[in-house]
Amino acid sequence: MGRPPCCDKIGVKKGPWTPEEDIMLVSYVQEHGPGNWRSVPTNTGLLRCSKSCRLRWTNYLRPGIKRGSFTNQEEKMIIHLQALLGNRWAAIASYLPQRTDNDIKNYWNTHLKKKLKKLQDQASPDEDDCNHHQQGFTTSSNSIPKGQWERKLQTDIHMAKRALYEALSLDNQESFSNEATTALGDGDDICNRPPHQESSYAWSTKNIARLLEGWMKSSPKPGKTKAETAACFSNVSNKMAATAGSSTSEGGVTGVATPECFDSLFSFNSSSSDASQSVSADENNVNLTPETSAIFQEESKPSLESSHNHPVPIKLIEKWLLEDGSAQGLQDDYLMSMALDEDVFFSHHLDRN
DNA sequence: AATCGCGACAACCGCTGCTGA
DNA sequence: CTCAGCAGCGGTTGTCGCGAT
Repeated sequence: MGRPPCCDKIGVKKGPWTPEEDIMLVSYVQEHGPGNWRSVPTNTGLLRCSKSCRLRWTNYLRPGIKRGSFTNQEEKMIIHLQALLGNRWAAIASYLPQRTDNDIKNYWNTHLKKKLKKLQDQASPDEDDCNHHQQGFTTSSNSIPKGQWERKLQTDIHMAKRALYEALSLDNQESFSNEATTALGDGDDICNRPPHQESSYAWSTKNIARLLEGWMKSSPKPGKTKAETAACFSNVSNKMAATAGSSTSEGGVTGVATPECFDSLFSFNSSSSDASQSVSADENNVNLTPETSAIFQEESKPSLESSHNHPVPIKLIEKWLLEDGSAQGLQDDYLMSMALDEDVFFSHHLDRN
């Protein structure tokens, strides 16, 4: 009988999203929460199909997304998890809360695949340290001694966890002042930073700020709306950059005199990330609606975020880390036992998602 | 300076699975 | 139980930027 298309192809815009569209979408999601994507185009006036809106949100606009280079630990995790789970990018992404499945997929296809192929070419099948990666990479094959790479996998995951934990502990003592170095476009530093320092707020705003700046440069288009929006963008970009780059004494960003058209965006970004940490909205001077707050608490992945604006979240992050550690311990156990019974591991992991 | 090739990434497409009527 | 509607997922494509020639 054939499914009808998800949207009317006629009059549906395709291609890259403009900052205006992003703002419309973000504003809408702020107000109504993510979900019910079908109604988003009609309610927002966006000439996009619902799918496109959802994708844009989940892959780009959603708070808590980390962009930029992948760290070595992330890389390792991806390689291991890909070996374990195959091309189940969503499942893999659930282990890297700040990365989207699309991001991981792209990174795999553009970087890791080649890297592993290179390693494969260099290494002889029996001795190379990374060989197990390749073995898993090809088909999750069982042709290698499972105990060997299973132990390696366990070690790597523990190392990643330990590094993260130590980084958090360290950062606790440093009052999160390093955020000052995370100015726009400093992707090269990313590998050298502990993951938690890339707060979702900063990244989210930086994403948009960068996008807006790019738009400002590339498309000074005529028209009243655009001109007005451009003024907003310019102002906001600066504020966003300042916020992302400033030290952490400010309790929030909603107090900043932002253009009206961005008030929601600002409050949304700061509050949603905080909301995901179950921090009182009043505490941070945010104006997220209870519904939206609840929605984001549910919607957000457990992420290491919003640590730079408030001392409380880091405790929560630690709590999450430690609590999840117990859960994570389960995961690790499963990772360990995976080689013995991949199905059990897999079903467990899927259940957790 | 111009052109070409390649890499990176955002976005699209089609399929699958879930859910509610 | 069936089916329509929807969200999510993975593969693929299109576009842009950058370096090499």
